[in-house]
Amino acid sequence: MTTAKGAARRTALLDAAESVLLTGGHTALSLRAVADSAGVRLGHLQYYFPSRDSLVAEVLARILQRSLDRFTEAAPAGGPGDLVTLVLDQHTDAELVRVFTELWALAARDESVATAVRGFYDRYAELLTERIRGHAPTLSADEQRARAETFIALVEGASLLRSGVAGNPSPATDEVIARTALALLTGA
Amino acid sequence: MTTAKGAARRTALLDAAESVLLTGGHTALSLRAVADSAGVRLGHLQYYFPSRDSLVAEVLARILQRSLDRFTEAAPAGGPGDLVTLVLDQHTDAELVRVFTELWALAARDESVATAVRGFYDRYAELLTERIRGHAPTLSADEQRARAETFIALVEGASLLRSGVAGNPSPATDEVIARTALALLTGA
DNA sequence: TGTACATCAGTGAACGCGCGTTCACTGATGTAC
DNA sequence: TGTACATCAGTGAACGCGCGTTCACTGATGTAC
Repeated sequence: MTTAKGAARRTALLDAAESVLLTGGHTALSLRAVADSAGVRLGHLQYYFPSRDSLVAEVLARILQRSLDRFTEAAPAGGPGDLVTLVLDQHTDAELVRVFTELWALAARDESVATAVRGFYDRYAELLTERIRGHAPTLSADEQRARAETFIALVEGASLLRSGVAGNPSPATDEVIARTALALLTGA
Repeated sequence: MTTAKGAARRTALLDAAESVLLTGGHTALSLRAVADSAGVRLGHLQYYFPSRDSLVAEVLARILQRSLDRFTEAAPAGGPGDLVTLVLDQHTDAELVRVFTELWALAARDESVATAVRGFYDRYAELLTERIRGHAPTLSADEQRARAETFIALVEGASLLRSGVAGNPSPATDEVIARTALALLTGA
């Protein structure tokens, strides 16, 4: 049984790992870098996370769960326009965009990461589908789900643009993206 | 001056590097793996590409240029619907989607890669803007460019979904994506 | 309240491995006279 | 046509480095009697 001190240290190590991932990307996510960042010896990190995979899996799960929580907490309030604003604001957060770019890259190489990421997007699409059902109840269930997935494709693609990987953000583009996203949500 | 034999070998080495990138992803793109794949000794690969960076840069440039060429050659024929079909078909090609996922990941970590990728998307957006100008000449130049960038965001995001990283493809979603992309092109 | 012991927390050194890079070298091919 | 020489093509071994993992170890803390 792990003590309170152990649990706190564990959390601190996950924080450190996430910080390393954000600062240096997934290629910098080595056990030594995490241990250094946490002010702990390599061997000690291994005491909490016996393998690199176990550390990566937990960091990942935390990031995805937090992102989903943020969405479910904030989403109920307001109309579809507020939801679009909320989602696009999240995708403007450079740190978050960076994390997701890293997640895609990790997922492309690691099947267990891919499974976790797929699960996240599936749940995300489900939540969006429920919202769309509220705004456009006459659409078929298939169409509602398809719009949810298209919405996700659009905002994730937009985050690529904004992240500087695939372009540069511009107010005019933001406006067209928001308008298109809104149309997908409301069934227009 | 490089001989014909040298030029052929150089091309063969770039082919091998691209094959390694496709098969094993960017983490597998080591000089030893490329040399093995090409049936050449490590030292000899280094003779043509003195550093890993120089190899990566050329592989990258080739991929991006080829993708752009394919677009510019095929794009002139047909109406906006044909263009949408063409682009979405390219993004259904699992290999190509894989390459681009890898490119984003590389770009996220390597500034020179990021510059090349940004240049590609800039040129891509420019070509699309010209097309949109043809279909919707009454829109402002800003709006035309914004629509081009939104189009790119949508199809790149869609390729994430299709690649299995962010979900699974479905005919209904494909249809909504195509419809949304078409609306962006034609100014509807 | 004390003591014995198990478990938890943390250290430190070493391992084998794959990596990019360097470098001295040899054989093949082109070129100038 | 022959020869000398520069350049091109290709080999092979070694380097230092950072990586994940293993393992024997010590000190701190909780718990049973």
